[in-house]
Amino acid sequence: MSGHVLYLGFSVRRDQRRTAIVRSAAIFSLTCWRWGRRKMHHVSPFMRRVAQLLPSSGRSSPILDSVGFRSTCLEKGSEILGAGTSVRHVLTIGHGLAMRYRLLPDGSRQVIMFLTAGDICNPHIYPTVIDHGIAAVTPVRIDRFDCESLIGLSNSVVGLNQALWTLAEEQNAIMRNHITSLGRGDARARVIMLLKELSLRLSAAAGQVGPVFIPVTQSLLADAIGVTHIHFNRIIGDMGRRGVIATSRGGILVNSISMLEKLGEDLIVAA
Amino acid sequence: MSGHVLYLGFSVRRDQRRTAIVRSAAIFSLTCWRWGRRKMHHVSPFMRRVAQLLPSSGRSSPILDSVGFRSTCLEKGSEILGAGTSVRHVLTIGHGLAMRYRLLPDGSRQVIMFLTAGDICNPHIYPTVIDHGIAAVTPVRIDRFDCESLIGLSNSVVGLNQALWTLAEEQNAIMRNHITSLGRGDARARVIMLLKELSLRLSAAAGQVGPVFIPVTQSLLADAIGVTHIHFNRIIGDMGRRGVIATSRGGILVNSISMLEKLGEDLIVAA
DNA sequence: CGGTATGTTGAGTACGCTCAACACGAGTGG
DNA sequence: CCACTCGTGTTGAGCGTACTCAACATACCG
Repeated sequence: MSGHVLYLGFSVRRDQRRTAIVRSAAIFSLTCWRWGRRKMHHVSPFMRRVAQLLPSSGRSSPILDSVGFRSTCLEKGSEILGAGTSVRHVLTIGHGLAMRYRLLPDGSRQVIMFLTAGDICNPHIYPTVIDHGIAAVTPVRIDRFDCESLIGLSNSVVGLNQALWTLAEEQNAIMRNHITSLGRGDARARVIMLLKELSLRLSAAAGQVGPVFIPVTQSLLADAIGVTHIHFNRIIGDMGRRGVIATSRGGILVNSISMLEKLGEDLIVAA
Repeated sequence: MSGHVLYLGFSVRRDQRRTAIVRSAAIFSLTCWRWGRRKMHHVSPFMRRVAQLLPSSGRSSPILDSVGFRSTCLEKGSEILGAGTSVRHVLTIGHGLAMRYRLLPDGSRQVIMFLTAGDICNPHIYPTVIDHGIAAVTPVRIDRFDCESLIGLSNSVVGLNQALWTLAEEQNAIMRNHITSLGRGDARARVIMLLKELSLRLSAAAGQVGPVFIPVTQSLLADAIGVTHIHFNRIIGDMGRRGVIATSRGGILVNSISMLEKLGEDLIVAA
């Protein structure tokens, strides 16, 4: 499965051995990994979310569904968009979990935000260069649209442009939350906020209730909130003992979001 | 000047006395503070920046300049947009310095980002509600446009929509830098990054070279990078002794941006 | 001239980092 | 099949940065 693999970055763990975290993936040449039983032309989660924001709310717009896109499946760890890459396509998450991140000169990594199904990878639908990388956290399906098609559509379909702005604003809100979490709040508060945000987004995407599994390694989560994976582990170890979450290899299971929220409120009261 | 003043928030200083930081301002009723010698209908910095991003680059577009807007001047500390406010106008910074911020339940404050002349306060040109406050850091002139006018214009003027997206992406890039700065890097690195970013933006706006004065109190700057104003003071005290900056009441003078950058690089090497 | 907003300095404390090891599962190749 | 490696999770001990509390100094404003 992994023939010629390019090592682009290294994780923060200085366990004397450095570990590759991002593999370059020939995104345009990979054949599509099996995807359920659906053939082609399933509806992209991105378009579904856009349609919900249109004035003719609720019902899916046949015009939007007719827009062509190509799905590509990537294994965990592959690079979706590299920093400095100029893009001529609009990449959206079809399935799975990805992240925006930056690699620093000292070798450490900052996860800027996580992207779930329906999120757009580009900053907008126009061709640009981005200043950060995007990589697959889990196996990911990318739904790739054509810039020109979307631009044309945004000029003709009423409300589409506004819908796109609203979607972008959702990501901005997440970033603002992230800044607030990093700036104020100690490590425990950051962990709680991150887990809460992720579990809410994941459960909303899946349309489920009850326990949510977050398929992200502790190292990655720690890199998002700016603590060491060691300290992160200690914190969630404590939370696990209280039954709020359960740890397992490769992810964290959030038993109850409401308990998580209660824990966060208790933190504020204690302070 | 301050008759009935509404206290909306408190600074972080727990000097036993809490200090009001944000005063509500009747933005729509204030008469315009004197603004140089220009009468009315100067060109808004916002429109100037938009025009530079248009395909017909360089020259100012007469169509854009003809768009009507109203300027309002606010004193330092006044609230420009409150959290949860629904906006029917597009507010842009005409002159001065503002900030996006959040107040937390424990009374502390996180400055999300600073806004300089030409920056847009709204997330986009469509009516929305915002999840954070915007307040004037220095005396500020607000150039207020009509949502409808801009929306109409973005449909007719080619490239305008893309220009707006590009502008928004600039702010996003700043936020990503902020996240990276907060997540990685110790207090000193954060101070250097913040000062560098602000001085670069301010000097670019003024079109000057040489020393840049950042008219922001240490408490505010500290609230931006998530350190106490005490620790912030110690750090810039050290930097002042090295001649990189000079402190004065109500602001910081950055003597040389290149020295600042050098200091930042030395930090990385040392680590 | 007080009152308020800022800036500055000192001392003690604690949270989170560093270094160091070990445990364990999954994948790989002999 | 087992040995081996790599990624990941987990735990312990010591240390340093940044916080807290407390004071004082200075500038601005009515």
